Amino acid sequence: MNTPVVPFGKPRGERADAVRNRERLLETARAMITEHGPGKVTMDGLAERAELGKGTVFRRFGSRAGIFRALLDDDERRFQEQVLSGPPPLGPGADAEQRLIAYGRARIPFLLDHHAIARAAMDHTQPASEDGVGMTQPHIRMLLGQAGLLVPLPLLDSLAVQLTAALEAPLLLYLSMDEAPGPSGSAHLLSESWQVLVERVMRG
Amino acid sequence: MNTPVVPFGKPRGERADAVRNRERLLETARAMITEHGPGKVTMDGLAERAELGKGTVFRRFGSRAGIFRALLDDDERRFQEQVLSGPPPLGPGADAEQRLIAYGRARIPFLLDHHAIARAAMDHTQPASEDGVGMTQPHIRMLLGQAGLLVPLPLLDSLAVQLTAALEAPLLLYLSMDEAPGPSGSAHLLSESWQVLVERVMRG
DNA sequence: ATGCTAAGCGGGGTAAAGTCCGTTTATGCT
DNA sequence: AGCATAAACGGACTTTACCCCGCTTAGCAT
Repeated sequence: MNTPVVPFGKPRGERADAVRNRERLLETARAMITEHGPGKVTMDGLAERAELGKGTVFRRFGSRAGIFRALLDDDERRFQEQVLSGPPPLGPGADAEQRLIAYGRARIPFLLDHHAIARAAMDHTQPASEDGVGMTQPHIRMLLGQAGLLVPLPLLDSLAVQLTAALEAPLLLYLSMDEAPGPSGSAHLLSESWQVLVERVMRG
Repeated sequence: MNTPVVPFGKPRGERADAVRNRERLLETARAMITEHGPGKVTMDGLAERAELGKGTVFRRFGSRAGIFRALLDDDERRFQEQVLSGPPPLGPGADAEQRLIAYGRARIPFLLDHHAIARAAMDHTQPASEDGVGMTQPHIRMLLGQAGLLVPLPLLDSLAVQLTAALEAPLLLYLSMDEAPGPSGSAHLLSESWQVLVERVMRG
């Protein structure tokens, strides 16, 4: 008759030392990234600087890419909150077209800010499902569904895939990324053409 | 007064043994890929099986990704010929919209066939300009230009980038890729939604 | 033919990702 | 407190991409 409170409260919570070490590793990784860039973050170096074993690093994050994914997750979650419950047109309340445009306009600077880490978080040894498919595709799919496009249903899925690619892939793999921000930068152009893309897809 | 023929004929052509070894390496790589998949092709294994030194492999191809790029180049060139001088609507002769649609419908099965090698050919240690940006983006850009869209000129560039991403990225990074071909496969769906995408972008 | 030279060759060496398994320790129970 | 146990830890080990540099050889000129 024990464990009276919390009937199913995680029977085996994460151990305290594990939590401490994970945070320490993330903090150390962030420091190494701001000092020398993501390319210089090695598993050995990270473990040594955090004064932990290499085995621990892999236990926590699974792979090198996993570290960067974990680093992104924080900011990604904040971004997602804006989308799910922030003010319109990014959050709910605007119509689907406006939300799609707003999503791209917010997402592009986000990826621009994080593109070094986001690139490092890609793991092309895995098929592709595991890594950061993320929230963009489901969100776009949902908005396409709400818009009532005059296309067969299964096409909505592949349209969502392709629009996701149009939005994210340029910053992940096609662009060199070495320019100052500004209205002439490619970020601004991509935002503009994203809007054109969305407007034309929605008004078929 | 010698070298009478060929005034500027490549003063230093590729050496015969180098040519022989390159072809031998490509052949061996192809064999290893069909036997065990691209993931199992290691530089040591390739060198040993081709009975050459590891240094030779790197001299010829620069990196692991370089091998797969070289392997793709053959087929890529054949594909490009169809686009540049084949029959319409893929080749010249049809209007821009028809050519864009035809390009995607031809490109998707091509990438599907080669996706294992294409993925292996991506090198995400380099910024992104070096590797396979390829011919798709310029071709799409050209067709967009011909179509006379009612958008500011610089937007044509970023639209081309985004349409390229919409066409190629799904097969390079978002799709898991383990299904039988057929009208229900994602290849067919992607072709259909590519057509929708193009039609709506062109008819603004 | 023969010698010169630049290109090609080869394999040992380094660095970094990822694995394994014996050791240590936090946590819950008595 | 003392114990049992599952989880966490750590670092040696393996694998693989990529570098380096002395040796060999093709291609050319005499």
